[in-house]
Amino acid sequence: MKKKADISFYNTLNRSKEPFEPVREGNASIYTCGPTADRRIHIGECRRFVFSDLVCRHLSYRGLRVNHAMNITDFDDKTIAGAEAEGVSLEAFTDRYVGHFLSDLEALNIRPADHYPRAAEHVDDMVAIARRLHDKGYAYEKLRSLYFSISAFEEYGKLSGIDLDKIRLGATVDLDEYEKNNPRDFTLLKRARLSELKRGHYVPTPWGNVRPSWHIQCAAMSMKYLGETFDIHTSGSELIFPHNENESAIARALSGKPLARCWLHCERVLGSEAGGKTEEGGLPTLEELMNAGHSPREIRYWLATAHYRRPLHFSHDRLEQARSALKRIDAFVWALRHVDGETGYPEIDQLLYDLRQGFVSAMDDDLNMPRAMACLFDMIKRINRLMDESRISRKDAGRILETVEGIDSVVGIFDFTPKQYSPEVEALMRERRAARKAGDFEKADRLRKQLTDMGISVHDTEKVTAS
RNA sequence: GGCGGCAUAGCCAAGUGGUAAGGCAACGGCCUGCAAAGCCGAUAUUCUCCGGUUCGAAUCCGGAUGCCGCCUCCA
Repeated sequence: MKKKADISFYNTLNRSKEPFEPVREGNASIYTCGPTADRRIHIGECRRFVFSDLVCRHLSYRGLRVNHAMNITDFDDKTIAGAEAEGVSLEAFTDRYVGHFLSDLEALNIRPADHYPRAAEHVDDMVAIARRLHDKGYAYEKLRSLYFSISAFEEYGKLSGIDLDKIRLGATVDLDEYEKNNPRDFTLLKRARLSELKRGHYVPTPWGNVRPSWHIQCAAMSMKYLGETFDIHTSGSELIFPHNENESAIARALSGKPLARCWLHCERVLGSEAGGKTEEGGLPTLEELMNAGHSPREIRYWLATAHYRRPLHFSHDRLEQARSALKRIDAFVWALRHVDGETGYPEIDQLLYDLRQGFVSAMDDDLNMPRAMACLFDMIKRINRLMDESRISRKDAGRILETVEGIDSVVGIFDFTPKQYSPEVEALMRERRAARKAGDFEKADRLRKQLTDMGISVHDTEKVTAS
């Protein structure tokens, strides 16, 4: 049987691949930095969530019980600004985007997490953490905001590899607006603005009427749902510094223990147009891509089959390549479904074993999806050849489908639902079959054209006409 | 200025010391009424460039060039 420590991940914390060893054997606790509920998610965020989905699905395929929590930031500058701009309540505003978010995840075939904690519902937990940090001397108040004191915390910078003495101060912060003791300190609780006070967007604390910062939100919710130390924290490379570093510092200062054993960071999606830098905000949203005619399935395929630690350049062309690859996969499944031979292939066991082993070992090796997919396509080619030679029995085909379904419980890109056609399409196909049989190819071609125009591609085989 | 990453066929992309996976596109053939799909075949003597280590390097070391990300407003 399989050994335990076969799975390894590239841990950002140590910058190396390490064997995955869960805190509790047979279980995996995973936290993912979720979205802000103020707009539709863009392709870069989709990538992060498809990635955390692959982590969860693979661990679960490998027999672990996965507990996955993903936060939703619904109480921050952006959501408050969005609600005010529309003149609706914060809750109504964020509810709408949370709803969009969940349906976007579903479209991308992402399995639901076990918990989706919302920041607005966990403010008390955050304030409690702030209080404990204050008591321990890691936090100080300044003009009714509470800051984390980096000088009190020696390990700061380990995750991101940043040397605080060397970074450029004030590059993106207007130093005049802040009153920190040290400009490198970060905010835990931020004093509420007048407009926020008026609308009740604040929480009273001993230090003043405040709002929790993003960093303390993630720290509080991850620990609440997964404990002081959990197995895996997934995030995006652009969030390593300062967010994940700060989150980690809060937890470490608080409990003396690491927040997560393993930190996984997915690379970004970059705009490729014009070769220049593209603002992340400039990336298309999932909604826009779907409106442009890209199926969420091909978007998932494109995102999932790339290696997560390599940046991805967005382009419509690449999504179309994904679409073609999916067609090959669909044709394969279709062909398997229509195998009706009785003669079995004697080495089918070996073939299926090789496929599963190849796939699993590629995925165990830091989720090497390109390699895993190569195994899959290699197998598709071999089976296609055998089917061409009528060396696969119906029973074999069923077993192949079973194995592939197992693999797809990780990848999530196959379409196993049998095609259903409208009566109109069925009638046209019947009519065309009859025309071909009668040798009326002119009519058959006309009907084929008609079907093609309806988006149905027609393939003739010996016995069946289908698409 | 600091830290980090990447450069493999027309495109996408694995491969971290043993003689270049896989996908898309294009080409020749089989099959087909014609197609499509599928199959077969041919496609990088070579991995940005220059040195070095080694019996052996896309893989290790040094250097050059190019591209990219992050560097505490918020998330």
